[in-house]
Amino acid sequence: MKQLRTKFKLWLSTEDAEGVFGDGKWRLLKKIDAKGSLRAASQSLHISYRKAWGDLKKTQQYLDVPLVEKQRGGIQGGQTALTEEGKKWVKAYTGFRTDIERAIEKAYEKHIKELVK
Amino acid sequence: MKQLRTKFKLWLSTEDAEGVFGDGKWRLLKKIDAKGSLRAASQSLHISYRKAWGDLKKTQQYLDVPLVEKQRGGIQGGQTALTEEGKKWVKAYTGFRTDIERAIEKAYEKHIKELVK
DNA sequence: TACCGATATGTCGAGTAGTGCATAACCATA
DNA sequence: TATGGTTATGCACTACTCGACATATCGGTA
Repeated sequence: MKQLRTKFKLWLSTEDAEGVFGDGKWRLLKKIDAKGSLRAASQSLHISYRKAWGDLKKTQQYLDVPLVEKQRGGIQGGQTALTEEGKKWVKAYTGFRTDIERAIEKAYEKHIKELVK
Repeated sequence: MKQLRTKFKLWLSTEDAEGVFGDGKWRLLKKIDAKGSLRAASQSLHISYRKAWGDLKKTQQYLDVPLVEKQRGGIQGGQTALTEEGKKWVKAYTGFRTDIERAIEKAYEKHIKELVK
């Protein structure tokens, strides 16, 4: 039998919207924090600006929390930065995700591994 | 803020094939065990027979383990039953998934909950 | 005031996963 | 040998997501 790897997707939903926060949005926010703009972040993540912008809008809309502060114009054309709230979310989700990643690893060892060898 | 719920998808992949086993296939196998035929299982799960059949084929092909035993013809037209190996997989994956479900619950309480209130 | 680069947003087309439909093959029993 | 219900499999259509384009807007700075 070929080597197996575990994969997972993780996200948060509200009643009326799927995927208001998740791995993709988390990566995007982290990258915005590192790069200082939505455009630079999207390029760095190899996703279209269109998608990054849409994702951000959806998250803010349904989560109803100001995660980023955006500015248009200026010498650099504009910028996007995380708010304090945004940073908290990134940190919290990082911990959340890490815990789960570890749990998956453990569960694999416990339940699946012996089946595969 | 609206109430949040965690969602996740879980699956196993090999080097050359994504999703050789996962929640969908797990549900399918369980249902096959309960119903005794692929057709009845697919109907019960509200997925097309076409998809169920394709999923099963893919899993067997890439996992390279006989999970089910299928028969055509006969008074009932045919039947599909889990092999011992198949039952082991269902059992193992059930444990695997349950552990992870609990871990996600816990991690949510620990990291996200306080952020949401 | 002109410019430049980023934000803001609609639209259309490509890629993809899944459904429905059609058709064979199969075989225990009547 | 005819029947019926299931497995087996290709194909066309559909629904949905995402990316590529095309524009418009914004506002410090030169």
